[in-house]
Amino acid sequence: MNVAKVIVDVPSAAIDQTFDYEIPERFMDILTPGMRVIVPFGPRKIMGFVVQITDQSSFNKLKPILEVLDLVPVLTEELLNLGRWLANETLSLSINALQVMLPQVLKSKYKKEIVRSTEENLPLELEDLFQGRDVIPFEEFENSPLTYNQLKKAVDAGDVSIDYVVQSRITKKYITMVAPLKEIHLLEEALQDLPKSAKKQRAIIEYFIEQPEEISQKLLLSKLQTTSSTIKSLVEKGLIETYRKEVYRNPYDDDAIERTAPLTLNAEQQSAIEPILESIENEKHEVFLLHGVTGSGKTEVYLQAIQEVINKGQEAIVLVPEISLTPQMVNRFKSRFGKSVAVMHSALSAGEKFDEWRKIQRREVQVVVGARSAIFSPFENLGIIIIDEEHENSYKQEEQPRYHARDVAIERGKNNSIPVILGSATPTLESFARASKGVYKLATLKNRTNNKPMPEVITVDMREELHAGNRTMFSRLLMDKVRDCLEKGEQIVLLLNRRGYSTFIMCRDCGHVKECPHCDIALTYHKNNQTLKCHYCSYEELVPHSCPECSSDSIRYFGTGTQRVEEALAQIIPEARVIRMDVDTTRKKGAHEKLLRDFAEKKGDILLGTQMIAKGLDFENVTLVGVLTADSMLHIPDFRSSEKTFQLLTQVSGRAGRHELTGEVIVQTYTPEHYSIELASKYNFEEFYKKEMAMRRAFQYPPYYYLALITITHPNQVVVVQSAQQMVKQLQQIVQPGSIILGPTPSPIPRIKDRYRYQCMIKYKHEPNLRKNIQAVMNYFKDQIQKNDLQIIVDMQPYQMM
DNA sequence: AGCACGCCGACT
DNA sequence: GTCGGCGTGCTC
Repeated sequence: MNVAKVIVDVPSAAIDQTFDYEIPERFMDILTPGMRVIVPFGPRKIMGFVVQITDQSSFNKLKPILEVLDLVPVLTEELLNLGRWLANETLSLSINALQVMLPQVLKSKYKKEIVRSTEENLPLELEDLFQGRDVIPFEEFENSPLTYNQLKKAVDAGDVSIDYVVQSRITKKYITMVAPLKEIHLLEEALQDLPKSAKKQRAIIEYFIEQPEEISQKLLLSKLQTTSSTIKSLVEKGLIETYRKEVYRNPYDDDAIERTAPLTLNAEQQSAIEPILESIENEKHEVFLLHGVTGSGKTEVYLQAIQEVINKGQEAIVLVPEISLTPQMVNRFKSRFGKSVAVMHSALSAGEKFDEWRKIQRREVQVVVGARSAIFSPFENLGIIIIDEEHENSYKQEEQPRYHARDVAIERGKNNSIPVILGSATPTLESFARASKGVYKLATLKNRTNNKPMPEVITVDMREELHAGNRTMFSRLLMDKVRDCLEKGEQIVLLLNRRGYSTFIMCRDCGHVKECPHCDIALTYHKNNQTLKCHYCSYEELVPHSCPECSSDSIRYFGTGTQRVEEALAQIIPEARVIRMDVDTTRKKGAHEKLLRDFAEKKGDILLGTQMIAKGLDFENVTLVGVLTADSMLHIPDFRSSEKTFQLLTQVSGRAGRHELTGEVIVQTYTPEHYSIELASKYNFEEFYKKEMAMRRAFQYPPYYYLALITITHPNQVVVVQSAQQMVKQLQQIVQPGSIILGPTPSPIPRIKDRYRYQCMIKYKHEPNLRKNIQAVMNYFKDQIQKNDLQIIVDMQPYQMM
């Protein structure tokens, strides 16, 4: 058992396999699968994951593992298997599948250094480079006038060597602790021996005689008004000791949160939770779709199911969309389960994320509330997985490995024989279809816990407004209602449902829009430093004073849309205080929370924003919700556009009248007859589901067909087109007769980072060997990928057609 | 990916 | 000769 099979940290298809290494004697006892190691790989040293330990290898000469980075495996056995499944399922590299399960700080960084290995004098130029140091970064050589040959000579002569260093970035936080080393009576004796002049030393010993427990050095010093030199002399006398103790950064002040007791469930909630509890009890894997209107108390069902799991000594994962991972949401879990909760989301610093992750790894918590990647929490005794707002597209990762957290949850659910709960007021058609077929168990919560009806939705036909001579973006009805609200001192949420939320500049004379020179996309205008930036590459330039095309100096700045609405509002109702939330105003860390807090504290009358204000917000004083352009999303070329519109309208309507006050919703649209708008205004999910399913069937989209999107990129457009055509030809040979292949067509953004992009789509119902076959096709392009810089990206079940 | 090696043309 | 540029093949 001295051979380790290792997945090395080299993200390349050619390296996507295990490599065998010898386990040196000194690591034999401690090395376990799931640990990270440093191994020699060609001339370098790199990090790798041990995935298996065996006693034989088909290679006769193995290199030894150089270092073991972990004492406890960072990946459990279950996660290692899950990684294999994930790589296979999403057609991604094993190394990517494993890395995605860990916090960023556990990723290794690599450095190349030149090490002096002789005391003898080096050639003058080299001495110049070292400047008395023994080790220098390799880049210093590259920036020097020295040639590779000169370096090579020195290496060959054994004067210097090149070292490849793996830097692990673990950032544990420590504090220094002080504790007595001797029994109390010995301390008392020592106190006698201390000279009278050593006042401070005596004070410390006296302190420990009173309280012989460890204390942080910082606290002790401030209590006794002394310095670390006093402690040092006592340490030297062997009376006390100091040591570093690891502490966690705590982004949430747990102690400040008031605990809550379980609420009594109403009849609906009760009948929803019963089968879930049964499934927990019987350790049976089942998927539950909890379809509950906004305010129907889904969270309380989650909380009580989790309580049951904790009582059984098991653990729970709760996924929530990034955007709704607000303090409001987190507090609900913290206040029920206190310190047993870890929180994982992108607003935490890398160090904080690592700390939360380690709490899970060390079984110090039983519950994780987090965004997408929390699905990989290294629990070993999972009892339930909950995905709230199941329909949110933030659960789909848009980079390798392109996984959907829902699929991973169900896979972990199967592996652990535990229930998975998908909750939503507006489930995806995929999930609802499965629930209708009995694949998932459906539980429905039709009533709000406060027994208030959902707010009334009034649709306003903006075409009629236009006919009546109202050219503003606000209907007369909406303005009347807004004024009403303001008079009563109630608050308003205005949603601008618009894509392309970023700002750009355009020439007023010739209409020229400044695009990125490397990508086919408009540059984004950043006001603070007067620059234009590209969102897809790092390109940046100063805002031009005149149009580069026609030299006109009248350049128009297109605001976020919300900005323009804000200006228009200020003209019509100058007395209203508007809080604007969009990409611009929330770019800074914590800005999101601050704006919401301001609104909650009634520092604003109107909360104006994009998509981001539609979710999870709960303000008791909001009685009016206005949707300015309900149909803007309907016209984008995405087969889910109706579904997304329906979801958004339903979600945002739920923001009004959640408490005592009755709410109202005004939806402005140019197509009031569109079924997604009409049915959303009646909260009629079932009917919407039927209509939309008919559309999906007619146009051969999910859930009737599965999709696989293959994107091909290359710096040369001709090469891309040719390869994409070849790709389609290849695919046609591997798919079943009923499957459809579309394309090749240019991608929605036809060029990113100087690479042209073409795509093709496979629509299929039953392709048991699709992954294997696509893999084979990729293999056909192997040479072009390796030698000709061709890139092929596969996205199984894509959400964005980019 | 990222490295070494080897071949080649260009240049002190 | 010496330097650097690029294509090729390999990493247990």
